[in-house]
Amino acid sequence: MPGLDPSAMRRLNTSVVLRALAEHDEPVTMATLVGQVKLSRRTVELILTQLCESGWAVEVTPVHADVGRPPRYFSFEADRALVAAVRVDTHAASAAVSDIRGRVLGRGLVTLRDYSDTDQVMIDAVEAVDAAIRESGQPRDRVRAGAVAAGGAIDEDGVVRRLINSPGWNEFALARELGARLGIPLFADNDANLAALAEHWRGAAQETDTFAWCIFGNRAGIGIVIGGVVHRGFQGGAGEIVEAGALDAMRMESQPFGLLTSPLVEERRQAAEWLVRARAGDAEALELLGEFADDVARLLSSLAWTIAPEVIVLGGGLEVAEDLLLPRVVEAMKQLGTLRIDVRATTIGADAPLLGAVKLVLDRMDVEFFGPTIAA
Amino acid sequence: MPGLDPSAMRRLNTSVVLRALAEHDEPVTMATLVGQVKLSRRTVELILTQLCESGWAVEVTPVHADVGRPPRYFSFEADRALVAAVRVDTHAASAAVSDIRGRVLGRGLVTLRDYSDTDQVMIDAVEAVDAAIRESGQPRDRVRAGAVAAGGAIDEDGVVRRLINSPGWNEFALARELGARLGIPLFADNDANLAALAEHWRGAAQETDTFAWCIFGNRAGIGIVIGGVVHRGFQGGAGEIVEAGALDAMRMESQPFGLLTSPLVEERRQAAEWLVRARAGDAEALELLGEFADDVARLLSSLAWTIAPEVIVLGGGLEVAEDLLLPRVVEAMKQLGTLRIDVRATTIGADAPLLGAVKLVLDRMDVEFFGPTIAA
DNA sequence: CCAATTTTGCAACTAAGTAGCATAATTCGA
DNA sequence: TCGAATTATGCTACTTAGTTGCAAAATTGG
Repeated sequence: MPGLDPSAMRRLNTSVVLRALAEHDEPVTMATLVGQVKLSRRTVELILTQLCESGWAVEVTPVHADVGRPPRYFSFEADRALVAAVRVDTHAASAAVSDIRGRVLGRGLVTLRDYSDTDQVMIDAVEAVDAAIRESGQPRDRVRAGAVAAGGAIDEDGVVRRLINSPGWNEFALARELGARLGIPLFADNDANLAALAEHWRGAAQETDTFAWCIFGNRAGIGIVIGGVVHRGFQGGAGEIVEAGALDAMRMESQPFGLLTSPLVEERRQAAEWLVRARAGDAEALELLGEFADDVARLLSSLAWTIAPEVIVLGGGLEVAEDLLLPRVVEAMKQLGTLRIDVRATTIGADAPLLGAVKLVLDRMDVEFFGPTIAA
Repeated sequence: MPGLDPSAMRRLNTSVVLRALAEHDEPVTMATLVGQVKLSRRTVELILTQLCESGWAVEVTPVHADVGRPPRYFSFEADRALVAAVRVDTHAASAAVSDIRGRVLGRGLVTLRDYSDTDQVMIDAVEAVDAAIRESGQPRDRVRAGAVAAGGAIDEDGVVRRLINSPGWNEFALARELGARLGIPLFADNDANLAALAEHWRGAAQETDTFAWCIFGNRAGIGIVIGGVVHRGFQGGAGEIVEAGALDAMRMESQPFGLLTSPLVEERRQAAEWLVRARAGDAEALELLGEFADDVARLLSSLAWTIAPEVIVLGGGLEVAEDLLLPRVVEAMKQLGTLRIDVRATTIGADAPLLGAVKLVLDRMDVEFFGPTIAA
């Protein structure tokens, strides 16, 4: 609620110019920015000079072949601040280092020695981040913040509140522990939530800001984005279908298509074989597929009447069965009288949770990096 | 994304001062405002002068009994702009006129001649608003905007997308129709959603901004507030339990406690009798109550794993059974292994949807009335 | 090499917030 | 009743930062 004095106005205008500059991948002239921010050229000039001094902008001198005095070109120094993203699943820790614009500069992958030992996992996760930083070729101290995607219900403090079959993870302060080891502020969220965020950012749900991302089968989870923001829910419980008893209905033992989402290559290969049989018209495979689609549709029905997402994105491995699964799920939802929600397959694939972690930390650090903005 | 020039800064500061002024019910001195907004006294003085000239503030001269020169007192002219709220249920149209601070100045109630005839309902609704304006004693042209709470799934354009058993209402452009008749911009939303908003504003859910409000029984619906904002969902479908098939499980025919939520006095009286029997320890009544609580718990379970609200508020008539119902619902949810969500009864009661409509229009008109603010 | 063109750099101006002091309007005690 | 103490006011001088506009600079093209 504080009012603005002239220096606060300058901070706001600096933020506006910096954000305008960051929108361009290529160097831009001052005139372009003036058109965008609706400030006078003089003001933009002064602010750009400051931004160059503080290192957020650099003046570049590209070849120019037009009549008239050549303009000065400026470009956004996107790698002046970097963020780290980590994903931990039951078998590996993967990491990415991204610049402030969201361009991934390096990656790392470490196979977990023991998922149940959180201490060991933290060591492996740090190693994955180190590898990513090495690959990026950037100095380590540029990494200013991070985010981690992991399984289970994760609350706003980054504590794993519930994760079935993994007692060692319960009440584990993931964000704090990993943040301390990396020496940066760290945010944490559920991997399905972050997959959804990634899909909104660069995937199959860019045009809507209220939708759900789902994985069903061997693993199961729902990520929810409402108003462009991940909806975590009380104690991170939103979309935590594993607690619903609803999964029991999915008859996992007899359901080979549930293995589409397995983290194990061998299991996915088995599921893929059933896909081949189904595509060839094999009666048993089609029967099982139909059952699977019915189960998925039933779960999506609950989503439809509670959250009513505009779009539902299927991911986590289900996308390889897109051609067979989508029409059957849509038909089954129709039979159930469910709201006609657009159901799609991911366009990002297995990378979604990690990419979503990048987006999460970029969102959380937005004001830190770019400064304040005007609402409405 | 536009930058700020000095006059934009002044607009922002005017907004800041106006909002600070509006927070006080009693007249305040300049010094108080200066402390709040962190602008110099001179600036506050100039802005207050402008606000007095434009009529948003008035200088008052209260009795003063302190040493020193008496300060000037200013008060916020809350009734310079008014809003209208309407609620339409199957039997009546109720209306309220509120000042910009949310104080209800007048009410109106018109018994519907024919709920199924939307044209007639519009006439009745306008009459209810007229009555409320008359009671308020305010000039009609001060009413600057309005909101209407109605049954069914209502989309962001204020169109009723689906309302079971009422074919005449389907695809009815409620907001546009009623807005045109009242001659003001009008917003519309589902009555359960608006009840939730009211509960967040002045009821049982003030301390949390992510929760659900529920009515189950004869009528049924769930209102969802996420991040302090009503979550409408695709085509207004969020919380539209009537479409879920889940209600079939509630065995309405044999369930007297479902009548707690009836709009008919006589039916509510019947249900109240069963409550008396249950409180007296009658076995049949307790059995039926247990069934009812189990059904409610099952529905709330779906909410728990999808949305995971921090709080669930029961309303719409269920509050009269609070003492009997709440412990049974909580226990049944525990049995289902559901997330431990705080379940409460409404503190607003039957007024909630109408009051929520007031809040909706105040929220939507916030920038219009008070001007822009700084984000983060 | 000069005209045409386009951008730049700077000086003069304006809007709006801040600082601080002399003054006005009270209460209280003698 | 009057003057001292107290507190808020009204105003002037000053600072910050955005705007306007013009002369100069740096190009291309004939």
